[in-house]
Amino acid sequence: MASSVCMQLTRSNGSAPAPEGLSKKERQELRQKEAAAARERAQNLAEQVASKLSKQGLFADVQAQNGFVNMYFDTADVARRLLQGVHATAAGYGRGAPKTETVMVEYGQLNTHKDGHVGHLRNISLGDALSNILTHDGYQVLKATYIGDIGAHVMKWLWGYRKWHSHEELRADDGRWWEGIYVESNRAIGDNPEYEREYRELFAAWDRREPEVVELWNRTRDVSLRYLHYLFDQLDVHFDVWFYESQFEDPGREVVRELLEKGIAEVDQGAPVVRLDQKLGLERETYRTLILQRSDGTSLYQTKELALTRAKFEGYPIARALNVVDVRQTLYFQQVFKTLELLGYQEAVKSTHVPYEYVTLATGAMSSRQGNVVPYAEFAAELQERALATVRVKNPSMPPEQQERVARIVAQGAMKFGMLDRDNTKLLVFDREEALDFDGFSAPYVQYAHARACRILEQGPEIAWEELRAADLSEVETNLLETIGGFTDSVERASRELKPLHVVTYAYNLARSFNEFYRESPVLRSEGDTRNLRLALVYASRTTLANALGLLGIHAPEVM
RNA sequence: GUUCCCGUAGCUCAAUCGGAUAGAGCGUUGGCCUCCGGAGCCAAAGGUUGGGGGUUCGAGCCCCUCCGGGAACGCCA
Repeated sequence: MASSVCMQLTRSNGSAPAPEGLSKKERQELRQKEAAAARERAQNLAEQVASKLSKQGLFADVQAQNGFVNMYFDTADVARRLLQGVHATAAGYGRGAPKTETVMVEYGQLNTHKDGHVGHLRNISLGDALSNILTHDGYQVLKATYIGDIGAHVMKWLWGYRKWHSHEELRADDGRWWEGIYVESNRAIGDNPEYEREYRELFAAWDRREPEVVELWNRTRDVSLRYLHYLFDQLDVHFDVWFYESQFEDPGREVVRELLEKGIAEVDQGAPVVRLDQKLGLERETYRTLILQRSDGTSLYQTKELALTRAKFEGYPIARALNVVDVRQTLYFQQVFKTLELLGYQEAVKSTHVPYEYVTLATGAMSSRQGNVVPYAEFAAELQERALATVRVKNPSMPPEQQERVARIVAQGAMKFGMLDRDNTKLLVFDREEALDFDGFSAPYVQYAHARACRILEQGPEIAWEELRAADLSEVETNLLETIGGFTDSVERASRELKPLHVVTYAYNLARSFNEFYRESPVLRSEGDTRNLRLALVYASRTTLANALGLLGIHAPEVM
């Protein structure tokens, strides 16, 4: 910080306006001269600051380098306090100051009557990690999901089921069965006007709440929901709040009525719409027009979203609501929030869309309508198989049940890590081989460092926490210590920027620092203060690795 | 047509408020198990940060422009 002050101070000194009439080359030379002079003045100032600071004795060392002032703390003192701090807080290490606000994070918006696929996986991994990170940073967090249990896809499914599959038993453990019927129906309806008409009729019957249709919907929905619960359980993702689209059809219509009454919405070609740009008096097209309902009166996704956005704030004491939804819905969310604002619901401003780029295949975008998705279950099974094979090679003497357990932890970790290891703004082209790679920048790498640390602590003596002495730390040890100390900042940044990636790279860097230390600094074969200190470093590493992985929704195995 | 996102090593990606010599993984080449578990460690090679202007003491990051890729934009979710 002090360094940038030095650089800025140099500005107010020498820079007289450049004389007129110089050639480009002359101007460039002049600039270079001035820049060099500025660097010199900065270094000069840095030296003066360094010399003053070093006399105060607050720091172990102060140096002026390249116009920056570098201040060094007393390593032994910092090390002792940091390590004792990690020990004292343990699972709470890295926590931010408690905050009063409650944040609701909505993610994992799966549909009933369909399967989950790897595209959903990125959403779920992101939302869950984000929730954990916000919690660790000190917020109260409500994890919420919003299940698509109604709408066109459900009606198409019901139509196809009734037509061709009604004799089959409903399957709570097989997402592909549900997906299959949907894809089949969707295709059939698209190809055949007669089917299309039947499907429309079914949709209308649903809207009239005809008992037979409601019963069929209820029955199939229940079983499909059991499957979704199973899916989330597999991922160790658990929600505090479950919203369902079907709950918001009527409240949605209510909002539409209100919008029409207040003259915010108008009817165009039979459908109620909000001409947002016009209402807001915007010259350039920005929010465009939001259609509120189909012209046949059936509700659209946005009909329900309007009501849901309100319901969150009316039903829960939250200060903010985050919607983790892929980037293609950006305009849509802006429209919904603006519409509510026009209605006078100020809460709309506290709703935030957290966009991320979606998962695509090398061959193009995934779409369940076209049936070219990588089903979650298939991918998970493949990972599990690969992980199990590896565990058997690495740990042949381990009991089979434990091998299975470890493989599950490794496979799930690799899966989530792979979904979180790039910025939200980056498209993820799904690559099987890459996803199945357990080396390098991956969850197993971090998990392995954790398992190594556990092994040492298991075999070593108790740590004498009151007698930590950290004299003569090596470069690798100092580096490890600094990395451990940076955890809180990394959590805070991830929370502030809503980017779990920061915790991912942190976890990896910590594992790397630990592995370097592991190679260079024998723990169990050292003695006295050195061993005690190294044990404390191992303890702090293990704790922090486990905490960081935990925030990502990834288990930290003690053996693997 | 309007708007948004991406472009960094052969490939996949990092880089804190604009800050010091742009870092990792994979792949390639060469090393390290009598030693806490080799899913590991060390080293080498690999860069005009898509091109060109500009702002700044300082730009991968900000502004303008061009090129390339992707997306959204009235009855899908």
